[in-house]
Amino acid sequence: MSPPPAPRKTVGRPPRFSRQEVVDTARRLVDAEGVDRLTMRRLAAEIGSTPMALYHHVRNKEELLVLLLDDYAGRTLRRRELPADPRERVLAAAEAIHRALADCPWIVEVLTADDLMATSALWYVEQIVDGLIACGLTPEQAVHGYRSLWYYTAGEIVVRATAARRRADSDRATYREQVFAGLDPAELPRLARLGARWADLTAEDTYPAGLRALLTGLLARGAG
Amino acid sequence: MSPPPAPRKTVGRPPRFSRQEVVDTARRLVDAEGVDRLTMRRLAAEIGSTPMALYHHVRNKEELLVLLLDDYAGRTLRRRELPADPRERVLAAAEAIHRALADCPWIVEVLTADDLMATSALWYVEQIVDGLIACGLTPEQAVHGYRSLWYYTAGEIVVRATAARRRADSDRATYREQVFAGLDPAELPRLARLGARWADLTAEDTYPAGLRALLTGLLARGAG
DNA sequence: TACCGTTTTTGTACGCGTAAGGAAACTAGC
DNA sequence: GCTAGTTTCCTTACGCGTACAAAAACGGTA
Repeated sequence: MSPPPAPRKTVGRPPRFSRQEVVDTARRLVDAEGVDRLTMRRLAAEIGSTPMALYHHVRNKEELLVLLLDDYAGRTLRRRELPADPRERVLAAAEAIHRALADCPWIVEVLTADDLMATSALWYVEQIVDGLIACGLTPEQAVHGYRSLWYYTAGEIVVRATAARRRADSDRATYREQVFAGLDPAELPRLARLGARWADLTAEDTYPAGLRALLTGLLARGAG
Repeated sequence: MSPPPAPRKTVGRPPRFSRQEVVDTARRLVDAEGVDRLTMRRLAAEIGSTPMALYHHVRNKEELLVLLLDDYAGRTLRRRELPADPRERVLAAAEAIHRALADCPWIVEVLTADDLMATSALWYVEQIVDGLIACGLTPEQAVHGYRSLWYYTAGEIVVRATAARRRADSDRATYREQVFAGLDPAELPRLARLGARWADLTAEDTYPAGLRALLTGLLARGAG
């Protein structure tokens, strides 16, 4: 189509498509048909190639998903105004990350990365670490604090998403109700008394509250 | 081999093996050869049957893994002496759960359950909820608090395990170091200054510290 | 031109989880 | 004994991720 823009500068067979093309096509596919339909064969067909050709641009499917997540985060996590108060800034940054990731339904398969943040959402990480330091933590404590916030956030998303998925294709909720209904009040009095309310209580969104609690504890610990 | 011990009381073709046998055999297989080698075909061969026969005892492979995890938790999470002081009791119970699960290397594939605890480790959940109430929280706050502790714990395990797995079969750490080495100090001063120390800092085990911080915050919030 | 080293693509093949439907093994009623 | 009903098991087949090896497409040299 386009004329060779410059004399080739690399040796070897020229690639028919780029890694970015792979990611972009994968994103289109996921957006259009859902993450289940993203298979290496389907993606190759969409690109007009063969499955194994993809593997020269991407180590394996997991890496593709990580790239996809990075791409998504890079587009979604645009820098916003954050509060000036350091504590509020930490909260806002963590909640921004959480919101962006929770809105990404196919996230769970990838969201077990400890270094996801290292590629595109680093600015938010910076805000969190800086905010913690501004609150009186040492840099070491701040990094550890960030890790704790990340554990909490990732755990919330993964647990909640998986629960939703399981609920979708089985009667697991019913099963849990049965378990809670059959509890022995003598042995597990608190849980037995809570009984049916457990399902409702655990269905509530307590991410912000827990986040604040964790942060409070982190700061108290740093000060103490 | 053995004579029919009693006239059959159920209608239909008698099963050649039980669900418990499936779980037990799967456990043996996992213990002996690792979770990667646990495939439906291999398991069926071990039992002396066919893959599809398993599906009448187990909905799918994920359910098998959940059963396996329950089985494991039921054997590992024996009730121990816990401290009398409620705050210490909560910490000890959470740490017991964390320790048991973190020692179970194949956990990650399943550890995205929000209702794992509902089958075998309920006693610990009871201890946590009860301890939180004893610390002054309402039952509702206690349940929410337990959820937060669970998010944090599950997140820590999943993130850490996946990081270890990725580190095992790739040079992802190197990649992360490159990212951190190339940071612009003007834009991300905190992270740039931390630089190489990031890897060391995030490698430390901060689970107990974060757990205490979270608990502190939960109790402060409940009291305030 | 012919060849070489390099990089990318392709073809083939394996084991995987599991959907679908038929076969097999039992009990209950006749 | 015979059938009908019920439960469990097996056969076949599909699409999946991807290992492995051969082929193809280039730039560089002779």
